[in-house]
Amino acid sequence: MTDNLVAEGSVEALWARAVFSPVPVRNAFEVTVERLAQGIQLGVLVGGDRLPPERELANTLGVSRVTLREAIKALRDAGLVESRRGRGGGTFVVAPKTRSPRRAEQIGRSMRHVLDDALDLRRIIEPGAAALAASRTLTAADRATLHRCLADATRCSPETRRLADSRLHMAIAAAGGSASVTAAVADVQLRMDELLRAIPVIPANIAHSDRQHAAIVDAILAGQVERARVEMEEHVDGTAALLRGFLS
Amino acid sequence: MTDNLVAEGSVEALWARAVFSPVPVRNAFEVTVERLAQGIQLGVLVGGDRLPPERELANTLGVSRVTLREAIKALRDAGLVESRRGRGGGTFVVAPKTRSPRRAEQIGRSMRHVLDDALDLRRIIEPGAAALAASRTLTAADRATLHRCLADATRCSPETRRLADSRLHMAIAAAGGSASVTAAVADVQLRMDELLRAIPVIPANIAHSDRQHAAIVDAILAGQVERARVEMEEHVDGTAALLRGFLS
DNA sequence: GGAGAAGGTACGGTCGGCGGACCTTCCAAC
DNA sequence: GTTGGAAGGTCCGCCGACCGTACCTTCTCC
Repeated sequence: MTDNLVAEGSVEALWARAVFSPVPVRNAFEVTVERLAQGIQLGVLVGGDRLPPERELANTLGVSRVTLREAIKALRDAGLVESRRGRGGGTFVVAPKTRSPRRAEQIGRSMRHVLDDALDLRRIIEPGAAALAASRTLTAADRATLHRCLADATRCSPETRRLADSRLHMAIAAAGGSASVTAAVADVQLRMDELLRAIPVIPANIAHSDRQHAAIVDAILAGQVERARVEMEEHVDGTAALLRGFLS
Repeated sequence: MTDNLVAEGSVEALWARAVFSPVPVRNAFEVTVERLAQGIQLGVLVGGDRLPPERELANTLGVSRVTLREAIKALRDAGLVESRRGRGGGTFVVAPKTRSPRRAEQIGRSMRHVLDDALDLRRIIEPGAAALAASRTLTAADRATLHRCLADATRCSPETRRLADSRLHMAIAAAGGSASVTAAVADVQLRMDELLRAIPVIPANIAHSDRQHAAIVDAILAGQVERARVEMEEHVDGTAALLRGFLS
């Protein structure tokens, strides 16, 4: 019975690691920064949006105003938001003029297994989310939102393309009506956001991606469950191939 | 631009809630308890298993020994583990003789949307995980693990059935080789564990479930990706129908 | 019957986070 | 143009969680 906790096969290895690995203890400051940063990164908060007043937002998020202010300061230092004082002031989301693209080859190479892991999850979550959305009877507002996000993702400048893409994928996920599924899609989007930003923008790829986006939304609006899944699967596979190729 | 953050459509509602909801600030104690409890609940740690010595485990988990001891005390109070002193002592996982089944109708009725939400996610994750596993070339050890878990889930007493079921689903997820996917499956399993325990045990359902389990594992071992997905989908749908019917 | 490996206990220090009061800025209505 | 109010900016004291460390107690195995 000795060492019954030591992993041998890969299945056992994953199990053991799931229990016997450092617990992610994150303080209120970190979580708050992450929340807001993710909202901006995913396009839930867009340039020009004003955050609620500090006192109110602190209450909403369940943290003290001091902590929230520290978080906002961190975002301000990162150039994601800016604050104005006085009446009519507030904290505003900065439009992402030029985010630093970063060196992604290093990231990709050193953390290749992390990438593969994220891609595996994405290939499950996103097609599933698309199929779920297609299975729903959408409200007119939701259909409009999907149309708008699709249009935004198609006709937008190269700089804002990544953001519009995120918004579209998030809109598809949210159209499914499940908070958990939406959160899962947000998770995979965030994990790959950095890498996707680093991919060189090739017109042919963009056009192809646009066509796939249109096909996905079309399938969802038509209520074609399986087609929505397949189209999204192809789209995700295409992106994955691009990433793997670019980072290999 | 006023109230541009207030949700109108359901898509916008989900987006807003994703950012403007209380941040889950969890201290080391809570996370540690959860970790170990989940390990036991999912069957990663089975009755009789001995946890590593406190000093070592504290180091592994990245928390102080005091905190770890508080967590262990909580688990002991909950009857999940027991500790023995002296040389050769340690903390041991208690075999789940009879866990209290609880009143699930109340839970189910008051949190119906939570259930639906979890089921939506599960219907995406678990079939996806099965398909992923089927797409892999499994090692002999992993194939053996799957066989063993399937056998355990089929031939087991009614009390331990829930645990063996969890183990099987986790094994299938882990066979995919992706830590993220495994974690996602663990998540959905945990969310429904309580409810699934509350379902009355009907022999016909068990037999049906066993057949489905066998079919899923068979498809995975045969490398039949689509069949693995479909079989798991049917299995999950069956469980969902059972839950919804029982809790309606 | 002792050595040693384990759990059990106690103490003081550090630091993150909170509540609340207060100051400063600046728009807008009067 | 003055003033009120709504916002961000600052400060301080308190509490509790968490940690490191040392030490005690129990029990098994040699």
